[in-house]
Amino acid sequence: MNGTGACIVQRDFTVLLEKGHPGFEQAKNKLALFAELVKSPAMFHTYRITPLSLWNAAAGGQTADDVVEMLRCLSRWEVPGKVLSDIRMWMSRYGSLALIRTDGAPGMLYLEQRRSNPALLDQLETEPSLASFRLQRDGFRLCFPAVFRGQLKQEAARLGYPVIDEAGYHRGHTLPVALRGVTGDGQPFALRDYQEAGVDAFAGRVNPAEGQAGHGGSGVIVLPCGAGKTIVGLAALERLQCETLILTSNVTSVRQWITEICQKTTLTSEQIGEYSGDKKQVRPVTVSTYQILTHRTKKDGDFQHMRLFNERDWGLIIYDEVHLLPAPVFRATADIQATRRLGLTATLVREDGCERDVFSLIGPKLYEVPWRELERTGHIAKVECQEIQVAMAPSLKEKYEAAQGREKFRIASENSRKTAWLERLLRLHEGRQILVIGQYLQQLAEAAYVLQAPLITGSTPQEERVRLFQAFRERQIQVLVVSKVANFAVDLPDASVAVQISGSFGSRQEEAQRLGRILRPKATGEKAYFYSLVSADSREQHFALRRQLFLVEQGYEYKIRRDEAIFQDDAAQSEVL
DNA sequence: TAGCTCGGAA
DNA sequence: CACAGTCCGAGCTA
Repeated sequence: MNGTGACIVQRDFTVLLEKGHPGFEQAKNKLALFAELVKSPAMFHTYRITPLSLWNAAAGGQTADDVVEMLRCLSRWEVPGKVLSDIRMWMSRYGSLALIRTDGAPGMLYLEQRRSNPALLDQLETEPSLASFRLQRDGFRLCFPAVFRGQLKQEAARLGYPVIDEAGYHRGHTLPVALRGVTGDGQPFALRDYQEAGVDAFAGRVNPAEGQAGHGGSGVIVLPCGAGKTIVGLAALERLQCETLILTSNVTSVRQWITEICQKTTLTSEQIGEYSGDKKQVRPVTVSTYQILTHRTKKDGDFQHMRLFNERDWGLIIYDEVHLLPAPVFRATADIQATRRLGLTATLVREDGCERDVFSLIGPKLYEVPWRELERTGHIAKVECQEIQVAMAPSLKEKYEAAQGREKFRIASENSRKTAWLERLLRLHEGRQILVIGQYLQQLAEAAYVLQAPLITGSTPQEERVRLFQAFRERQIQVLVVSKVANFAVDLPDASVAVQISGSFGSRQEEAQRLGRILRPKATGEKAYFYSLVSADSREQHFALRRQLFLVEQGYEYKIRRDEAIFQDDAAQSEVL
C-alpha cells in the first residue's frame, strides 16, 4: 500500500523526496501537480503543500481523492491523518464559493455557497475584512455591489476561501481578426498542439451564449521561454474577436508584440496601437508597458495612465510576463473583473509572495507545459546544467571571513578565480556561441578583458548593442559578455553555451531567464550547456541553491563539480560532456 | 516638433 | 539585499 515510498510526508505539510530513490522521477512528476519545491539540498528535495498549490491543482482538474491517493502512494510511511484531512478541507474550499449574476438586480452580484457548510456564509457576513463590501444575506447567497467583485475575491482568498468566478464577462467591442497562417515573410505557421491546448484551456470553456455565466475566460498559462507565448495570446485574440489591451514589461517587447500581430494576423497596422512614453496611440489592439501605467504625475501623484483600462471597450486584457505585474496594476485589475484576462509567463513565481493575488485577480493556472516536456518533444534544446564551485584564494577567503553578511555575498560573487575557470570553459566549448552573464560591472569588465570579448552593459548605446548582437548572430563574434541587460533585452541573440559568473541574491526568475537564452533548438540537435560559477563554501553557494529551485522543479538537474575535481584533463572531460 | 540628455521612480 | 538597468517625462536645443 505504501507504493514507491520515495517521499516522507511531514506534519507541517512539507514533503521530503529522496533523490537517490528509484521512484524519484515518478514522484517528482506527481508532486509537481499539487506542491511547490522550496529547497533542494544534497539528499532530499523539500516540497511544500500550500492552500494555493492545492487550489491550482483543483483548478487543473485534480480532486482531493486524486491528491490523497497520490500522496499515500508516494509516501514511505503512513501519511499523518491531519495532513490528509487538511488537504481535503483546502481542496473542498475550491468550488464551495462562486460568484454568479443576480437575476433582476443591476449592479449587484451573488456570492453563492455550493457545498454544505452552514456556518460559512454567517462567518463571511460578519468577517471584519469583508465589512466594506456591503454583503446582504439572501438564503444561501450573499448579495453585494458588483464593483467589489475583485476586492472580494482577493480578500476571500486571503481568508482561505477561493472564489470561483462565474459572473461572466462582457464581450467588449467586436473586432474581426484571424490568424493568417503565414508570417510576414511568407513562412507558413500553425499553432503547435500545446499552444492550441493552452488556448482551449483559456477560451474553450467560455460559454458562447453571450450574457450567460461561463467558466474560464481568465487565468494564467505557463510556457517556457521560446515556446511561443505570444502565439497563444494571438490565438486567444482570434477566438474572442474583440478589442484587446496587451500589457508587457518593456518597450522592446511592446514593439515585438506589434510586429508579430502585424505579421501573423489579418489586422492592419492602423488597427494596432503603441501606448508608451513615445507614443500614446489607443487603437482596437493596444500594446503598453506596466511601467507607464504605474507612472504618477508630479503634481498630485495620480496614476494618470490607468485610464487606459477604460479608454476603449476592451473584451480581453493580456498580461504578458504576469509574474512581473506591479502592485498598482493589481489594484486597477480588481476593478475590471468583468473583462477577460489572460496571464502569460514562463515562471509563475514571484519573489514578493504575491502569487495569491495573481490567482484571485488574474485567475488560476489554466495550463502548463513542464520545460522538460518541450525538451523531450524537441521544441526547446536539451540543456545540461552545471554548478561549478570555485575555491577562493586564501587571501580572499580571509577578507570574506572578516566581512559583514551582505559584503560577504559580493566578495564571494566577485571571486577572481572564476575568470580562470571561464577561460577553461571557453576553450572546452571553442567554436560555439557563448554568453557570459554577470551582475557586477567591474567583474564583467575584468572578464571581458581577459577573454578579449566585447562587453554589453546598460551604458552601451543602443546602436552598439544592435551591432554586437548582429555580429554575434553572424558568428563573427563567438563570445559576448553581458550584464543584467541580459535579463531584459528581448533581442539578445541565442547561444548554445551560457556561463553565469554572478547573479542577484536568490532570484529563481533570473536563473530561469538566463537558461532561457540557450533554449532555442540547435540546428544539429546538439546539447546546450549552462554553467553557474559559484564560490565554494560561501553565502553565494547558499543563494545559488535558491536560484536553481524553479528550474529543478521543472526537472533540470545541476551537476555539481568542485574546483579541483574538474578539467584536470580537458580533452578527457570533453568526451564526458 | 523631433531628437537629445537628465533625474526620479519603482 | 543592493546593484544595475529601464522607462517616463521634463527641459533643452535646433
